[in-house]
Amino acid sequence: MPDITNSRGYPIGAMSTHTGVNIETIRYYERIDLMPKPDRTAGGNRQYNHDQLKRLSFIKTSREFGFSIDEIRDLLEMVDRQDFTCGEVHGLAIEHLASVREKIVGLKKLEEALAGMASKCSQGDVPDCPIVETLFEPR
Amino acid sequence: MPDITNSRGYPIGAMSTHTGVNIETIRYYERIDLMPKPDRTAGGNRQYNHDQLKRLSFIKTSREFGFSIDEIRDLLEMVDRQDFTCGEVHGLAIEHLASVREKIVGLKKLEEALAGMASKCSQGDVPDCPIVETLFEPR
DNA sequence: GTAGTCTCTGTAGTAACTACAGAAGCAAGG
DNA sequence: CCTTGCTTCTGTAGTTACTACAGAGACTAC
Repeated sequence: MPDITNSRGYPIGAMSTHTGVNIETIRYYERIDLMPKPDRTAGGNRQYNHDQLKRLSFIKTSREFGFSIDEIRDLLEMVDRQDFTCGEVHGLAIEHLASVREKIVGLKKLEEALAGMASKCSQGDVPDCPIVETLFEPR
Repeated sequence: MPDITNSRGYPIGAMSTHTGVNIETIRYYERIDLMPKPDRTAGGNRQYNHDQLKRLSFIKTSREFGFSIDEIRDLLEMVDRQDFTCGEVHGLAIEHLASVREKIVGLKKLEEALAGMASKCSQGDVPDCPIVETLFEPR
């Protein structure tokens, strides 16, 4: 007779190759309750279904968009309960976008300062460096 | 007779206010051997000298420039041994600058993607959101 | 002497994973 | 059926750069 318990499941390695999420990370997501506990084979290996694959894709994509685990948790909860509106999700995305823009501004300032500092340096053999001097100055 | 052992030292709180580095962080820097173990008062409180204040300023400024603790450790070792050249330091700074620029590029791509995603959203009351759909898609 | 502030040590928590060790499962070939 | 070799298992500890306590003792000013 056919094996009912074991058909149609993805082992963790397949989940990893399909989504690009590292195996250890998948188990980590389970530990922190971001991914549900999957079925197990008779021997105890994880067997995922297609919904779980989609969920992991969602997490991966969201992470690539720079959402934090907690933000993703919120999004997934809304999705799970089906109680979200487009406006709400938009709000979260815009908020996140603002923080990304802030980071860019900060890094650009940093870039300028670093470039300015480096340009003052003669790059010579002398142990007398304006960069080191800059770094020793307070503020 | 005057007190020799205890004169002219900064307690940790003064170090903190002078440099803007949090007290707990100063102790942390000592634990990881980025800052030297300072003298102590008879009662066991830390007493820093002016060189140590300058060193902490260096660390703070370098952190603000985005250098990692390990990079700062390298810089400080060179400074401590006086065996660095302007060219070497310049090299480290340029390397760091390159990584900052990479981060900026990555964040800009992210910004674009997020903005694109958000612009597709009607922001309406419907529980049918293109953002959520985007996030569920692989890649 | 005492009130109020500062500092002490040591440990544990944060974010988001990553990296083992040592054992056991599983699939294919002989 | 058995072996070979890859995959997966659990559990713990490490990473980065701090931050946050608790409970006790030091220091300063009145």
